[in-house]
Amino acid sequence: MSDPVNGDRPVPVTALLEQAMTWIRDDLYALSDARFPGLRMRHYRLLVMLPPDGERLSRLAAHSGLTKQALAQALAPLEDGGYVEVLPDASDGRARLVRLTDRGREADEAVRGRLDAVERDWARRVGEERYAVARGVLADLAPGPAGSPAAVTVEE
Amino acid sequence: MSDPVNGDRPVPVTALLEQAMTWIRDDLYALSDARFPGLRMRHYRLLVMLPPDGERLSRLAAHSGLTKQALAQALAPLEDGGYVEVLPDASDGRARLVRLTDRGREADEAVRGRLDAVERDWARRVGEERYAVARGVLADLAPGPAGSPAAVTVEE
DNA sequence: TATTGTTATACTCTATAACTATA
DNA sequence: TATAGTTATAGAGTATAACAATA
Repeated sequence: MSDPVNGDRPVPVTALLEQAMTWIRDDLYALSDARFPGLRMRHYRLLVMLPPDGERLSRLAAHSGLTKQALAQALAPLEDGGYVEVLPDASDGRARLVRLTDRGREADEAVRGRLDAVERDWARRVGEERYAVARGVLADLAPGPAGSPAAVTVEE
Repeated sequence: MSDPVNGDRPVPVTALLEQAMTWIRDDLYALSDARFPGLRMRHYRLLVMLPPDGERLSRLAAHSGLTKQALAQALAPLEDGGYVEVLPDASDGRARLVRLTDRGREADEAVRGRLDAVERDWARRVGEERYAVARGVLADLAPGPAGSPAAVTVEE
């Protein structure tokens, strides 16, 4: 099927990925409007990556791919909104621990619930098996936590 | 295999999609460094969506999801770099037509070539058949011209 | 009056640089 | 001296509002 823009060439994979992200973003922003005003994608990203016992700013920065400064800015609204608390680290006077509050956990669960709903809807539309393959492919492309994209020798 | 962040819960699909986009972006930015200095994702996005005969600013804005203002700003470096030319529309004195130049077509082809190389690499890593299914799923999620995305509602 | 495009301005997100406090 | 975090500032990307010219 050709469209006037791409002709007989394939639709760029970037367009497909970005379209999928756009739908998810719109969905999550409806969640923000309904229950968590002011939370944007970057906040949800952080909420779902905070471990139960909290984590240091530096480690969270490395883990998230943000600079410490960008992380601190993204974290401020989360702290103001009561989603996380930032505590001194007893083992190092310089360090601070970021930890989810109950409300933060609530938002975390809500986000995961919405993502799950979106994925179930997608699976219904394209077929459960096919969607499972697609998700598996994306997961296989992503190596470990700090993995590099070109890590071809990834063990499955 | 569980990680400390997600436990036994699935890795958020947003993380998978964003990771894939990040790899592609890094790849295309290497192309910018090598051959098309200054071009960013938004410019490539526009280059690959310009039809051969050119398009009006308004239509391109609607098509790209950008406001006319944002589009005009994104277009300026493309015009300065000689990738597109903006011409008056003979059929409407108000309108302007945006059209790819030869250099713009060159960049368009280069981008599509890189995307193709990335996809071939991915297919090799996860298996040709599996990758074909994954791409097909993403394409199927994108509905036709009048289609609407996964319309889901948020419970209050 | 509606539409095409422009000018002016502001907000979100992230980065680099320079700094303070603690190790 | 190196590390954890902060303050200040800048840039990319996109939006809204107000405007101009043409239909």
